Amino acid sequence: MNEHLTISDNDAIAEQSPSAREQEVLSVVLDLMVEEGDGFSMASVARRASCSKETLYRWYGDRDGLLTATVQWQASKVAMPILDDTNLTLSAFSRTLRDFASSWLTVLTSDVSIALNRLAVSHAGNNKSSLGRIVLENGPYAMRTRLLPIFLKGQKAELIDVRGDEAFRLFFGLVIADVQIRALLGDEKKPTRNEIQEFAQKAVDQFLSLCGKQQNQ
Amino acid sequence: MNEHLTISDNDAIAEQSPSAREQEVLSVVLDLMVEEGDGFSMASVARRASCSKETLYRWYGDRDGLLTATVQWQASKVAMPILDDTNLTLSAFSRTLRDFASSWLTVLTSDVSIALNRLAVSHAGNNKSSLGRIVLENGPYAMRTRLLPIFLKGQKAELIDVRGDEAFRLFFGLVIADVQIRALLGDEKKPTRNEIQEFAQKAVDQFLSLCGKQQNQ
DNA sequence: ATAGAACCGTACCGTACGGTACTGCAATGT
DNA sequence: ACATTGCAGTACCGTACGGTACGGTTCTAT
Repeated sequence: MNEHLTISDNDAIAEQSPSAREQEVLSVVLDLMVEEGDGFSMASVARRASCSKETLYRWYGDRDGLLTATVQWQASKVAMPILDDTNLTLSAFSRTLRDFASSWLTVLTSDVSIALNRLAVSHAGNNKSSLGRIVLENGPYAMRTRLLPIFLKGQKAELIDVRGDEAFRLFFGLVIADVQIRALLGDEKKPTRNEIQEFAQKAVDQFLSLCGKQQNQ
Repeated sequence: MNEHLTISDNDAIAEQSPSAREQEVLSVVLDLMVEEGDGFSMASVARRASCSKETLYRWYGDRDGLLTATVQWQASKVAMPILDDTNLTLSAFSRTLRDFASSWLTVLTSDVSIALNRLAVSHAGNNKSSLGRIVLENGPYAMRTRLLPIFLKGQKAELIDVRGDEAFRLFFGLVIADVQIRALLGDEKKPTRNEIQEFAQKAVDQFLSLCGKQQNQ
């Protein structure tokens, strides 16, 4: 956890970005998560990261702390793709949504995301270990937070007409559908790059068709 | 595993329905799954089911066998709701879909289903233990198998126009959306009975609006 | 009535892993 | 040069759990 008890800035805001060495460790954890799921041991982390278990425990307190730090680090890496809001044309709006959907699907079907979500799901059962909450906040909730302003702009430009909540739920369903749960359950048949493109395009078309202002409703 | 090595009908087809005593055991496992997730021990099962660990191992081989038997038993309990296909009106078709969606959402948000899916998701990571596959087959795949003939009838009656695959994906997305993954990640805010009704109705309306023959497309 | 199987309860074993303690080394600051 | 500090590496400890063994009891079949 935060900068190794340097005399200067302890407590403070916490949540500092991890040092290079720490990132090595967290990266190892991420790899092991992908390879072995939740089953990896602290010893295996120490071995592969060439550090001592004692160091792991000094930095992260316990296993759960290490997992939490890893999850938060990974979450912090997903950049917030800001949308330029000057262009209000339907085609630009549609393109933005399509790119977002495509990127979303790509992330969700990546090995790291699958491993992370599996971990969070299994830890959400056992109380303790706020991993589920963290992934929830950095997954669905974060996507919601990113999408709502986009929808709002679309609404302002009279391109769509729908309440924010419903817009998110609808968009989520159309884009993700059964892709994520199937991936989590180990379905080998993951969508290809092309299929993701098609899914994204189709989902956006359907989204606009359902709550767009152009024709129906 | 199957009838305790009675001299008569061993091997045969396997997969016999469990005896009353076995169902007691499996029911205990289900309860423990809901309470403690994957963390429960074989000893706790034996204790609560008032049986010996030795019996558990004789019947199910190992822990994974017990989990598998439990999952399969639970899956076998979900009845296949057959649709009467004489009525081909749009309203009857819509009502059938709505009831299906509503029932689906209710099941997915139940404690047992959440616990079961959590278990399957976490075991899908660790190789071994075909639990993920089993839940996949009895979850999404089974739903698909049940829905496809319904869609086909709707298509025959010229109520909808869409390929079966796409119809399922679309229907799944519109109905489930982010409900399941949020539940799996431990989101406390589960939809109420009323919200489920609304979700189901709205999803069916959207589904028919998107691929129905009445107006657009 | 009696043999045999199933089974409960419990004690037991091996192992794996989370967490701690200790030793030595290497870097840093004075 | 020397003390201090952080860390790698390893040995160690306690515990929890999967799996097995065994004694005693109940049920079943002949």
